[in-house]
Amino acid sequence: MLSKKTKYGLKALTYLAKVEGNEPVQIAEIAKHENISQKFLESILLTLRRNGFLGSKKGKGGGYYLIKEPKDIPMTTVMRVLEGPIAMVPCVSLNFYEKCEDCPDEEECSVHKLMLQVRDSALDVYRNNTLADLL
Amino acid sequence: MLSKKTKYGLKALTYLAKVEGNEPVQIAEIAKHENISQKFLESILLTLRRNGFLGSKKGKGGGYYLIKEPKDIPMTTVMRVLEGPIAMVPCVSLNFYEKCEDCPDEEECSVHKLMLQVRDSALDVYRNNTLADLL
DNA sequence: TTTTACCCTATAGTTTTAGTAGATTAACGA
DNA sequence: TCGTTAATCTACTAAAACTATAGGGTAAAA
Repeated sequence: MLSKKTKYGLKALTYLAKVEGNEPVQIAEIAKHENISQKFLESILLTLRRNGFLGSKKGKGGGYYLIKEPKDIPMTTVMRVLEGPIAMVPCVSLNFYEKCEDCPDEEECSVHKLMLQVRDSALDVYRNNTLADLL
Repeated sequence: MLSKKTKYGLKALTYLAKVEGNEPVQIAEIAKHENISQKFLESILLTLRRNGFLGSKKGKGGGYYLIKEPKDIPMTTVMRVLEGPIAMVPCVSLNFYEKCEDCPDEEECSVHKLMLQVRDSALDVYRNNTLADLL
């Protein structure tokens, strides 16, 4: 299941990408428009900022805005920041690889074999979509 | 993340598929061989039986055995039983469709758009793999 | 009477999804 | 320049859901 964090994060990014002139947009406006708990969205936008997707401005007229062009924001990076590893099992993860303790031989593991294919197919989708493609 | 339930279930099915003559195999044997908590595996095998993948036999010489040929067990059905919907969001699920309450227009939703592609790519993998392909 | 699957319940642990309370910063008007 | 307001930032807490596992007893087959 996709977490609400990721879902909300994607919706917020999409919302910001549609803003004219890339003006700062307040959390409250996004939360209201997208039916998201404001405080929850607040923490999501914060992690998006910390990971280089958004800029922010405090005080009156402040808010969040995209720091890059939507076409330069691939879904791979967004998903990794919001949802975590794209692989469903650590032993097939490119960026977060971990060996399974219970599994003696990775090459012989049926789960490994299947999940490699799933990872590659998902990666293919995420690589072929930028934020601009979702508008 | 793939749940351990699914992971263990897949490993158990693979184990059973390799058994000569499709003789009943005891839970304890599978659990030991695959490093799985026996009690947990017990419940997993039970759901696999209830969903028509396995047969069982009680008493001495009893155990679980495959009810169909491995080549006739597509990963789509296994994954749906063990892991649940293949779609990451209910609004793009074929078998478990649900409308999002927060989302006014499905056609306009960026998450929907992306997750449709992810679902299709995953479905593609699962449809092209039977239990026999994992051996 | 032993061996095995079956069934129900409980529970510790983790993750998710928030909510609460306040600090910090920036703009603006008196 | 000072105070008010508007906004983000930070940390802590908490409820709820889910995951993984354990315990103990029942039923059936050999």
